[in-house]
Amino acid sequence: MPRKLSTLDPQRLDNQICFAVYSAAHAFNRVYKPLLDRLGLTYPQYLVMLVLWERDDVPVKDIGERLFLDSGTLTPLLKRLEAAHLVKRTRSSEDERQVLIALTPQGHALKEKARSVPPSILAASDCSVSELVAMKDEIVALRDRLNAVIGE
Amino acid sequence: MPRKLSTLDPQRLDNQICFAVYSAAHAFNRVYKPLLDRLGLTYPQYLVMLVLWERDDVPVKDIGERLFLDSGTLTPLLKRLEAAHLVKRTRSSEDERQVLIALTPQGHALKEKARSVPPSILAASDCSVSELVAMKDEIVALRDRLNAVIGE
DNA sequence: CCAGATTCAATTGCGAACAATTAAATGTGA
DNA sequence: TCACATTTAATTGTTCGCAATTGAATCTGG
Repeated sequence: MPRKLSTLDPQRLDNQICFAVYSAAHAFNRVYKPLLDRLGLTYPQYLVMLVLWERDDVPVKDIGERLFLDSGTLTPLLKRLEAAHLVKRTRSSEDERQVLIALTPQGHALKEKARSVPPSILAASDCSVSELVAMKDEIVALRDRLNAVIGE
Repeated sequence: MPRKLSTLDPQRLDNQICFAVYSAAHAFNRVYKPLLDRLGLTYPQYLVMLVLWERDDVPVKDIGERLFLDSGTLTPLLKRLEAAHLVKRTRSSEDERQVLIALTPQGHALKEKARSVPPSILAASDCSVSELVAMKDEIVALRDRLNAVIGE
C-alpha cells in the first residue's frame, strides 16, 4: 500500500507546482505561436523585441539580465533577428567587448503591428486583468525567491 | 510622449504574465538541475519518471497526454532513458502501433533516491505548502483555459 | 607600466520542443 | 471484402536553453 494518500504524495505529478508552471509556459507558447507567426517572430524573439522596444542600443548582457538568458542563447537568436532586418549588431567603440543591439526602422515599426498581441492573450486567458496581475506578481515573487537560492 | 503610463502599458515586459511564467519555469529548471544531476536525469526526464512511477507499462501517447508533449519530443527522450537502463520500450502485441514504456528495476529503484527532491524544492521556494498549492491550482486553471482555446 | 584577473560575446555540444512528414497498423463504411 | 480514413511512433529540420570553453578587451594591484 502507498505510504501516503495520493493527494498529498509529494512525488505525484499533479502535486508539483513546477509542472504547473512548466506546462503553463508551454500552453502560453502554443497560444502565442499563431499570433507571432504573423510577425515572423518566435516567442523568445518576441521577448527580446519587448526589451528593445523599451530601450535599444543596449549590450547583449543587458538583454540577458532582463530575460535571464545567456550569450549562448542570445547570440544566435540576435543573429536571426539581424538576418530578418529587425536589429543591427555593432561592436561598441567605447568598450570593444560589448556588442550593442539597435532596432532597425523595421524593428521599430513592428511594435505597432505587435500591439494586437497582448489583447489576444488576455482574451485567451479568459480572466480579469486584476486576477492576472495578482497571479503575475505572485509568480514573479516565487521566481525571484528561486533565483535567490541559485548561487546559495 | 508615450501613449500610456508604463505601469499600464500592455507591451511592457514586466506587465506580461507569460514572461513571469516563462522565467519562473527557467528558475525552477535551474534549481532542479543540481538535484537531478545526482539522479542522472534532466527535468523533462524527471517528469516522465514521475508519470511512470505512478503507473508504467503505458503507451507513449499516454505519457504525452499527461505532459502535453508529442512523440517528436518523447521518442528521443525515452530512447535516452532506455540507454540509461531506466525504462524498456516494447511494441504492444495487441496493437502493434503502440510502444509500451515499462520501468526497469533500476527505474523503480530511482523513485526512492528521488524522494529528497520535492522537499528541496519546497525549501528553495521559501513559501508555505498551502500558498504553493493555491498558486499551483491557479496556474493549472490558467493553463487549462489556454489549452482550451488552442483548437478554438 | 604591466602581469594577472575579470568581463563580454561567441562557440561547441547536448537535450529539449515542435511542426511537418512518413510509415505501419488498425478501424470504418459502402 | 476492401478502399479509405485514422491512429501511433518515428523521423527530419529549426529554434531554444544552458554548460563549458575560447579569445579578445578591459580593469586592477603592485
